[in-house]
Amino acid sequence: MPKIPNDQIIDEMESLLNIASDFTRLKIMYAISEGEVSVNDIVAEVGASQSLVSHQLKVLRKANLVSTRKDGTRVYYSLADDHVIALLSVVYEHVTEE
Amino acid sequence: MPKIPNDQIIDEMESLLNIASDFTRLKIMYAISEGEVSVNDIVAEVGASQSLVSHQLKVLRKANLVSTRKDGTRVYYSLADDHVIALLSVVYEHVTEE
DNA sequence: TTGAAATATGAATAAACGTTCATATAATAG
DNA sequence: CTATTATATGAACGTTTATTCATATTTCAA
Repeated sequence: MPKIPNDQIIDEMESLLNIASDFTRLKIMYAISEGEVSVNDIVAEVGASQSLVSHQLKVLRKANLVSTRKDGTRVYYSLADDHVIALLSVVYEHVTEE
Repeated sequence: MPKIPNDQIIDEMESLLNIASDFTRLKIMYAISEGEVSVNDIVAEVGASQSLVSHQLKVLRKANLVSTRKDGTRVYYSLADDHVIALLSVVYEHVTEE
């Protein structure tokens, strides 16, 4: 770990961490961590209201953390890349180890 | 990545991410990532006001993310453990790779 | 003991954000 | 076409929180 990264990098790091640091969004990310899941199924698994899940999916979408695929009336969400899982893992380790 | 962790774990993950997701605190963590640094030096390196740095150091202290050592009038801060660095690394990678 | 340097704290303000409620849009089945 | 299911969106509310300003506390030097 060398010098402090420049402000733009720090800004982007802050954004990513901000998006990850939410109860509902964390659950959503775990829910779709193994592959495509429809919104309805996410709602069921996460245990939050449909509206809330949809709002938070929008946040994740805007940050390019998730991918979507539409099929009929359903929309299937999945994680956009593996960095997200790596992030969740590191945080999970910190929280559970001690 | 299996099932969604239980609510308490998710809660603690949210807390940790919350604390990490701040411009000033990110800079502070980088500033002390290589070893003990006094508050004054942190202030200089981070480029924020003394008051702000002190307030945010308190947040980091409360979360047990930093250790302190007092010597005379000075207080030296360092990272409490390596999880923090691992977290910063993962986030940095995500932000810079692409 | 006075003064200065280093650090911490409390109050106040403004902005950001999670959640709910109500409603809109889109697609399909009957 | 109508009804229904799946998903998205907008407004409103309350809470949290980052920052600033002023001030307190601690330690040491002169």
